[in-house]
Amino acid sequence: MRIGELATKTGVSVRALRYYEEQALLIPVRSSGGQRHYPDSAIDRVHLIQMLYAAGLSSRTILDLLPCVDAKVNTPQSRALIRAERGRIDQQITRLTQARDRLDAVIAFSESPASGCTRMDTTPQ
Amino acid sequence: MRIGELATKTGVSVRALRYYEEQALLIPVRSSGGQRHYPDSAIDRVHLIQMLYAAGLSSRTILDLLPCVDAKVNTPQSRALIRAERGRIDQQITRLTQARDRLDAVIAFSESPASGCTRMDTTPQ
DNA sequence: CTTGTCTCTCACGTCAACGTCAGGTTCTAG
DNA sequence: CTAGAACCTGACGTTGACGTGAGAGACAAG
Repeated sequence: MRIGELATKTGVSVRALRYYEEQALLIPVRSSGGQRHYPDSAIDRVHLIQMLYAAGLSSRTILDLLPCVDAKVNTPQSRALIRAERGRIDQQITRLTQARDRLDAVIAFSESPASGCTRMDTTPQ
Repeated sequence: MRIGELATKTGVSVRALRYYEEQALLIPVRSSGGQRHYPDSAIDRVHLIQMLYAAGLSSRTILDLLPCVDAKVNTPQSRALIRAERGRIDQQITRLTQARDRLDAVIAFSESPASGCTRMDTTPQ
Protein backbone atom coordinates (compact mmCIF):
# COMPACT_ATOMS: atom_id res chain seq x y z
CA MET A 1 0.00 0.00 0.00
CA ARG A 2 1.08 3.63 -0.43
CA ILE A 3 1.89 6.04 2.35
CA GLY A 4 -1.50 7.72 2.54
CA GLU A 5 -3.33 4.46 3.04
CA LEU A 6 -0.93 3.34 5.74
CA ALA A 7 -1.35 6.70 7.42
CA THR A 8 -5.14 6.44 7.57
CA LYS A 9 -5.02 2.78 8.61
CA THR A 10 -2.66 3.46 11.49
CA GLY A 11 -3.80 6.92 12.47
CA VAL A 12 -0.36 8.46 12.21
CA SER A 13 0.48 11.29 9.83
CA VAL A 14 2.19 10.91 6.48
CA ARG A 15 4.93 13.12 7.82
CA ALA A 16 5.46 10.78 10.74
CA LEU A 17 5.82 7.79 8.42
CA ARG A 18 8.42 9.63 6.37
CA TYR A 19 10.16 10.50 9.63
CA TYR A 20 10.17 6.83 10.63
CA GLU A 21 11.93 6.02 7.39
CA GLU A 22 14.42 8.81 8.05
CA GLN A 23 15.12 7.18 11.41
CA ALA A 24 15.42 3.79 9.70
CA LEU A 25 12.53 2.41 11.73
CA LEU A 26 10.36 1.49 8.76
CA ILE A 27 11.91 1.28 5.30
CA PRO A 28 9.44 0.93 2.42
CA VAL A 29 10.21 -0.26 -1.11
CA ARG A 30 10.08 2.34 -3.86
CA SER A 31 8.08 2.19 -7.07
CA SER A 32 9.73 3.13 -10.36
CA GLY A 33 8.39 6.62 -9.84
CA GLY A 34 9.93 6.88 -6.41
CA GLN A 35 6.77 6.41 -4.38
CA ARG A 36 6.86 4.47 -1.11
CA HIS A 37 5.11 1.11 -0.91
CA TYR A 38 4.51 -0.70 2.36
CA PRO A 39 3.53 -4.32 3.02
CA ASP A 40 0.54 -5.11 5.24
CA SER A 41 2.88 -6.01 8.06
CA ALA A 42 3.82 -2.33 8.25
CA ILE A 43 0.55 -1.66 10.07
CA ASP A 44 1.58 -3.76 13.04
CA ARG A 45 5.05 -2.32 12.97
CA VAL A 46 3.73 1.24 13.08
CA HIS A 47 1.58 0.32 16.05
CA LEU A 48 4.60 -1.16 17.79
CA ILE A 49 6.65 1.94 17.06
CA GLN A 50 3.86 4.11 18.40
CA MET A 51 3.65 2.00 21.54
CA LEU A 52 7.36 2.42 22.19
CA TYR A 53 7.22 6.16 21.48
CA ALA A 54 4.29 6.42 23.86
CA ALA A 55 6.42 4.70 26.47
CA GLY A 56 8.88 7.54 26.16
CA LEU A 57 11.58 5.77 24.17
CA SER A 58 13.63 7.70 21.63
CA SER A 59 13.95 6.90 17.95
CA ARG A 60 17.46 5.69 18.52
CA THR A 61 16.43 3.33 21.31
CA ILE A 62 13.52 1.99 19.27
CA LEU A 63 15.90 1.46 16.37
CA ASP A 64 18.11 -0.62 18.63
CA LEU A 65 15.19 -2.58 20.04
CA LEU A 66 13.27 -3.37 16.88
CA PRO A 67 15.56 -6.15 15.59
CA CYS A 68 15.27 -7.81 18.99
CA VAL A 69 11.51 -7.49 19.09
CA ASP A 70 11.44 -8.89 15.57
CA ALA A 71 13.31 -11.82 17.08
CA LYS A 72 15.75 -11.65 14.24
CA VAL A 73 18.53 -10.79 16.56
CA ASN A 74 19.07 -12.66 19.78
CA THR A 75 22.46 -12.16 21.33
CA PRO A 76 23.51 -11.60 24.93
CA GLN A 77 23.97 -7.93 24.01
CA SER A 78 20.48 -7.58 22.59
CA ARG A 79 18.97 -9.24 25.65
CA ALA A 80 20.90 -6.90 27.91
CA LEU A 81 19.64 -3.95 25.88
CA ILE A 82 16.05 -5.05 26.22
CA ARG A 83 16.42 -5.59 29.94
CA ALA A 84 17.98 -2.14 30.31
CA GLU A 85 15.08 -0.47 28.52
CA ARG A 86 12.63 -2.54 30.52
CA GLY A 87 14.34 -1.18 33.62
CA ARG A 88 13.99 2.39 32.40
CA ILE A 89 10.31 1.88 31.77
CA ASP A 90 9.95 0.35 35.20
CA GLN A 91 11.62 3.37 36.79
CA GLN A 92 9.28 5.69 34.94
CA ILE A 93 6.29 3.66 36.11
CA THR A 94 7.58 4.05 39.65
CA ARG A 95 7.90 7.82 39.23
CA LEU A 96 4.45 8.09 37.73
CA THR A 97 2.97 5.98 40.50
CA GLN A 98 4.56 8.23 43.10
CA ALA A 99 3.12 11.31 41.44
CA ARG A 100 -0.27 9.65 41.20
CA ASP A 101 -0.17 8.71 44.86
CA ARG A 102 0.70 12.28 45.67
CA LEU A 103 -2.33 13.52 43.79
CA ASP A 104 -4.45 10.85 45.44
CA ALA A 105 -3.39 12.19 48.81
CA VAL A 106 -4.43 15.67 47.75
CA ILE A 107 -7.76 14.34 46.53
CA ALA A 108 -8.38 12.47 49.75
CA PHE A 109 -7.55 15.55 51.78
CA SER A 110 -9.59 17.95 49.67
CA GLU A 111 -12.62 15.72 49.96
CA SER A 112 -12.35 15.07 53.67
CA PRO A 113 -14.84 17.07 55.78
CA ALA A 114 -11.93 18.31 57.90
CA SER A 115 -10.44 20.31 55.03
CA GLY A 116 -11.31 23.95 54.66
CA CYS A 117 -13.68 23.27 51.82
CA THR A 118 -15.21 26.34 50.28
CA ARG A 119 -18.36 24.30 49.84
CA MET A 120 -19.62 26.24 46.86
CA ASP A 121 -21.22 23.04 45.74
CA THR A 122 -21.75 19.69 47.39
CA THR A 123 -23.23 17.73 44.51
CA PRO A 124 -20.64 16.84 41.90
CA GLN A 125 -21.68 17.40 38.30
CA MET B 1 18.73 31.39 50.99
CA ARG B 2 20.03 32.54 47.63
CA ILE B 3 19.58 30.78 44.32
CA GLY B 4 22.90 28.96 44.28
CA GLU B 5 22.32 27.36 47.65
CA LEU B 6 18.83 26.25 46.68
CA ALA B 7 20.24 24.82 43.48
CA THR B 8 22.84 22.70 45.26
CA LYS B 9 20.39 21.63 47.96
CA THR B 10 17.81 20.46 45.44
CA GLY B 11 20.10 19.28 42.69
CA VAL B 12 18.46 21.41 40.01
CA SER B 13 20.32 24.05 38.05
CA VAL B 14 20.25 27.77 38.73
CA ARG B 15 18.85 28.23 35.26
CA ALA B 16 16.00 25.85 36.05
CA LEU B 17 15.11 27.79 39.20
CA ARG B 18 14.98 31.03 37.19
CA TYR B 19 12.83 29.22 34.68
CA TYR B 20 10.47 28.11 37.44
CA GLU B 21 10.07 31.74 38.44
CA GLU B 22 9.43 32.66 34.81
CA GLN B 23 6.68 30.04 34.80
CA ALA B 24 5.34 31.41 38.09
CA LEU B 25 5.93 28.08 39.80
CA LEU B 26 8.25 29.42 42.49
CA ILE B 27 8.42 33.16 43.14
CA PRO B 28 11.25 34.31 45.42
CA VAL B 29 11.50 37.63 47.23
CA ARG B 30 14.13 40.06 46.02
CA SER B 31 16.86 41.72 48.05
CA SER B 32 17.48 45.44 47.64
CA GLY B 33 20.12 44.58 45.08
CA GLY B 34 17.71 42.48 43.09
CA GLN B 35 18.93 39.05 44.15
CA ARG B 36 16.48 36.20 44.67
CA HIS B 37 15.91 34.90 48.19
CA TYR B 38 14.04 31.68 48.89
CA PRO B 39 12.57 30.36 52.14
CA ASP B 40 13.45 26.86 53.36
CA SER B 41 10.08 25.63 52.19
CA ALA B 42 11.26 26.20 48.63
CA ILE B 43 13.29 23.00 48.85
CA ASP B 44 10.20 20.88 49.23
CA ARG B 45 8.42 22.83 46.56
CA VAL B 46 11.24 22.28 44.09
CA HIS B 47 11.13 18.58 44.81
CA LEU B 48 7.39 18.57 44.22
CA ILE B 49 7.81 20.46 40.96
CA GLN B 50 10.50 18.01 39.88
CA MET B 51 8.24 15.09 40.72
CA LEU B 52 5.46 16.48 38.58
CA TYR B 53 7.84 17.28 35.72
CA ALA B 54 9.17 13.72 35.97
CA ALA B 55 5.60 12.49 35.70
CA GLY B 56 5.42 14.22 32.35
CA LEU B 57 3.28 17.20 33.34
CA SER B 58 3.84 20.56 31.66
CA SER B 59 4.69 23.82 33.41
CA ARG B 60 1.19 25.07 32.74
CA THR B 61 -0.43 22.01 34.27
CA ILE B 62 1.85 22.15 37.27
CA LEU B 63 1.01 25.81 37.67
CA ASP B 64 -2.68 24.91 37.76
CA LEU B 65 -2.13 22.05 40.18
CA LEU B 66 0.18 23.70 42.69
CA PRO B 67 -2.45 25.81 44.48
CA CYS B 68 -4.52 22.65 44.91
CA VAL B 69 -1.61 20.63 46.21
CA ASP B 70 -0.85 23.49 48.56
CA ALA B 71 -4.43 22.98 49.78
CA LYS B 72 -4.92 26.69 49.51
CA VAL B 73 -7.52 26.23 46.83
CA ASN B 74 -10.23 23.64 47.15
CA THR B 75 -13.12 24.12 44.79
CA PRO B 76 -15.10 21.64 42.71
CA GLN B 77 -13.11 22.92 39.71
CA SER B 78 -9.77 22.34 41.35
CA ARG B 79 -10.77 18.85 42.42
CA ALA B 80 -11.91 18.08 38.88
CA LEU B 81 -8.57 19.33 37.58
CA ILE B 82 -6.62 17.10 39.91
CA ARG B 83 -8.73 14.10 39.00
CA ALA B 84 -8.21 14.82 35.32
CA GLU B 85 -4.45 14.93 35.71
CA ARG B 86 -4.55 11.84 37.86
CA GLY B 87 -6.40 10.18 34.98
CA ARG B 88 -3.75 11.26 32.51
CA ILE B 89 -1.03 9.83 34.70
CA ASP B 90 -3.01 6.63 35.03
CA GLN B 91 -3.31 6.33 31.26
CA GLN B 92 0.40 6.83 30.89
CA ILE B 93 1.06 4.14 33.50
CA THR B 94 -1.17 1.84 31.47
CA ARG B 95 0.74 2.60 28.30
CA LEU B 96 4.07 2.07 29.99
CA THR B 97 2.88 -1.19 31.50
CA GLN B 98 1.80 -2.42 28.07
CA ALA B 99 5.18 -1.56 26.61
CA ARG B 100 6.92 -3.26 29.51
CA ASP B 101 4.81 -6.37 29.06
CA ARG B 102 5.68 -6.36 25.42
CA LEU B 103 9.37 -6.29 26.23
CA ASP B 104 8.84 -9.00 28.83
CA ALA B 105 7.33 -11.18 26.14
CA VAL B 106 10.37 -10.61 23.98
CA ILE B 107 12.66 -11.42 26.89
CA ALA B 108 10.76 -14.60 27.67
CA PHE B 109 10.93 -15.68 24.05
CA SER B 110 14.57 -14.82 23.54
CA GLU B 111 15.54 -16.83 26.61
CA SER B 112 13.44 -19.86 25.81
CA PRO B 113 15.49 -22.82 24.50
CA ALA B 114 13.15 -23.01 21.49
CA SER B 115 14.31 -19.65 20.14
CA GLY B 116 17.07 -19.57 17.59
CA CYS B 117 19.66 -18.42 20.06
CA THR B 118 23.02 -17.70 18.55
CA ARG B 119 24.56 -19.11 21.69
CA MET B 120 27.75 -17.10 21.39
CA ASP B 121 27.91 -17.18 25.15
CA THR B 122 25.93 -19.00 27.76
CA THR B 123 27.41 -17.50 30.88
CA PRO B 124 26.29 -13.93 31.48
CA GLN B 125 29.04 -11.49 32.43
C1' DC C 1 -4.55 14.53 -22.96
C1' DT C 2 -6.12 16.62 -19.11
C1' DT C 3 -7.66 17.04 -14.55
C1' DG C 4 -7.40 16.00 -9.89
C1' DT C 5 -5.48 13.58 -6.15
C1' DC C 6 -1.64 11.65 -4.20
C1' DT C 7 3.10 11.78 -3.61
C1' DC C 8 7.91 13.47 -3.79
C1' DT C 9 11.97 16.27 -1.78
C1' DC C 10 13.81 20.09 0.49
C1' DA C 11 13.67 23.06 4.17
C1' DC C 12 12.13 26.14 7.69
C1' DG C 13 8.81 26.39 11.95
C1' DT C 14 7.24 24.66 16.62
C1' DC C 15 7.27 23.73 21.55
C1' DA C 16 9.17 22.76 26.18
C1' DA C 17 12.65 22.85 29.53
C1' DC C 18 16.22 24.24 30.03
C1' DG C 19 21.97 25.12 28.48
C1' DT C 20 25.15 28.59 27.54
C1' DC C 21 27.42 32.82 26.61
C1' DA C 22 27.92 37.98 27.14
C1' DG C 23 28.32 41.95 29.68
C1' DG C 24 27.35 44.12 33.85
C1' DT C 25 26.11 44.24 39.18
C1' DT C 26 26.02 42.71 44.11
C1' DC C 27 27.82 40.63 47.99
C1' DT C 28 31.40 38.83 51.07
C1' DA C 29 36.15 37.89 52.81
C1' DG C 30 40.33 39.83 53.95
C1' DC D 1 38.84 49.09 49.53
C1' DT D 2 39.39 45.48 46.53
C1' DA D 3 39.37 40.98 44.56
C1' DG D 4 36.65 37.28 43.41
C1' DA D 5 32.66 34.58 43.82
C1' DA D 6 27.92 34.64 43.15
C1' DC D 7 24.28 36.92 40.99
C1' DC D 8 21.62 39.69 37.50
C1' DT D 9 19.17 40.31 32.76
C1' DG D 10 18.75 39.43 28.06
C1' DA D 11 19.08 36.53 24.28
C1' DC D 12 20.37 32.90 21.27
C1' DG D 13 21.23 27.57 21.07
C1' DT D 14 19.63 22.65 21.75
C1' DT D 15 16.92 18.34 21.15
C1' DG D 16 13.10 15.32 19.40
C1' DA D 17 9.11 14.33 16.83
C1' DC D 18 7.03 15.90 14.02
C1' DG D 19 3.86 20.37 11.42
C1' DT D 20 3.65 23.11 7.48
C1' DG D 21 4.19 25.06 3.26
C1' DA D 22 6.65 25.37 -1.66
C1' DG D 23 7.30 23.66 -5.96
C1' DA D 24 7.38 19.70 -8.86
C1' DG D 25 6.52 14.84 -10.29
C1' DA D 26 3.43 10.35 -10.37
C1' DC D 27 -0.78 8.03 -11.28
C1' DA D 28 -5.85 6.67 -11.95
C1' DA D 29 -10.17 8.28 -14.30
C1' DG D 30 -12.60 10.12 -18.09
